[in-house]
Amino acid sequence: MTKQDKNKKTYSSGEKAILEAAEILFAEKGFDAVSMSAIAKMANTSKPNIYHHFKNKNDLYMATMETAVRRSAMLLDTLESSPGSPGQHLSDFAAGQLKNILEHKNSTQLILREALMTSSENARVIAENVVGNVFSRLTAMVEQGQKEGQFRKDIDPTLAAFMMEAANMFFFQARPVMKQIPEANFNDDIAAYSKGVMDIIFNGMLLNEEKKS
Amino acid sequence: MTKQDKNKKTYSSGEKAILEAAEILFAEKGFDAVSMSAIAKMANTSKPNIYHHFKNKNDLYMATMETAVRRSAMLLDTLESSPGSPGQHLSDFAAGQLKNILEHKNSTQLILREALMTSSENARVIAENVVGNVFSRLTAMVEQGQKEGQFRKDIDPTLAAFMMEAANMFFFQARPVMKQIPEANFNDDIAAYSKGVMDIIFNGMLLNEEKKS
DNA sequence: GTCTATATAATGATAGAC
DNA sequence: GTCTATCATTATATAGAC
Repeated sequence: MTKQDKNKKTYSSGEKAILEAAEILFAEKGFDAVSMSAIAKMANTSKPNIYHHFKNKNDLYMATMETAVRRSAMLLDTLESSPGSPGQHLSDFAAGQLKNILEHKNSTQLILREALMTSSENARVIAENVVGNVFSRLTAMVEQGQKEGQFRKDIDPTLAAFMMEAANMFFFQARPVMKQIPEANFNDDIAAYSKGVMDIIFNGMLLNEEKKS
Repeated sequence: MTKQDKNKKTYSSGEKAILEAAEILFAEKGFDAVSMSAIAKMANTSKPNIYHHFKNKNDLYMATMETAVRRSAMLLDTLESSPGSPGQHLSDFAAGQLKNILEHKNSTQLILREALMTSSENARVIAENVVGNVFSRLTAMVEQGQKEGQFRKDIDPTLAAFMMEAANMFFFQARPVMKQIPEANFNDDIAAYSKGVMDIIFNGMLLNEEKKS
């Protein structure tokens, strides 16, 4: 089976409706809080029909995860190397990733839920690969910037990468909460948010005369 | 009822055992994935006895949340203003909060779960207050630093505060995943992690000659 | 306060007709 | 492929004895 075939796996229109409903519900409430009846209802079909297409609830969940991961991997590929300095790359990557995250909330939430919460074990392994993948790419970009003399060599590249991922992921996760906090003015303009984050990470908060290095 | 009374609310030893078990299980698996039988088993008692002490499952959940929130509020109070510059305050706060977070994982996870995931609505409101509380304090510290001329005035204080909270919260959440990624070397030394984060936030990643401001 | 036993409803899953 | 009807299990919750 070639690499391309692996990404083909077609679904019938009925299956697609089921998967779509499952993705929304699982992402929203989590595995245990979602009943097969609820999925059937949302997909405008019957419970036995779901069991006709998927072996059991866990099987459906894994299939849902799989499509989410596939979408996430495709999105990551589109963020691949544009021309520019490592710093520019990092900014583009962070902004692009945040945009993608918000454009595919269900996939993101599903993957994050599995990656962060301890639950179904084999689904978690899949989710960890996605998260780890992003993390590796960011780390490599930071290291490249250090090699080229753009970044300080005394910072831990993995830590810098982690901070950027944290800024994006936590922004996504905390969004419902933050919308309730009027003081936070970065909610409505994600481009400005991403720009502000990278400004601090690159230039720091301190005034010039206070900087140490 | 005075403010002190509000924080007293005593529980019998039997109730404490139930609450303790409930906190661990709810934090680990979430509301729907935990059965009353499982809680009873873990608390070494029977299901009807839980119903003797708590009206229903949701009532027990809310009581569990309440104790977690109370603990979190107490911890926040201990982080109050030590002497030093706003920058020093922020560093201390970030380091102290991270330490507390890791010392009370169950409470933290319970609150974060409610605050971040859309679930039981009234529990979410409580959790948001806790998160919002931390956020407000951090924002105030940043503003103070700007007023005193330590920090750049062109950065958004709420954004800077959010980044610090993101670094702490996401560190906690992502810990299971990060432990699987050997490249990340900041896992075992949380003091070093916190120091590294604040170094980047204060001084930035760029080398001196590359800095803009 | 704590238990055994049980009522009641919902869940995951299947049989079998069309 | 899709359904109605149903099974077996487990869940929340309660009655009532001690």
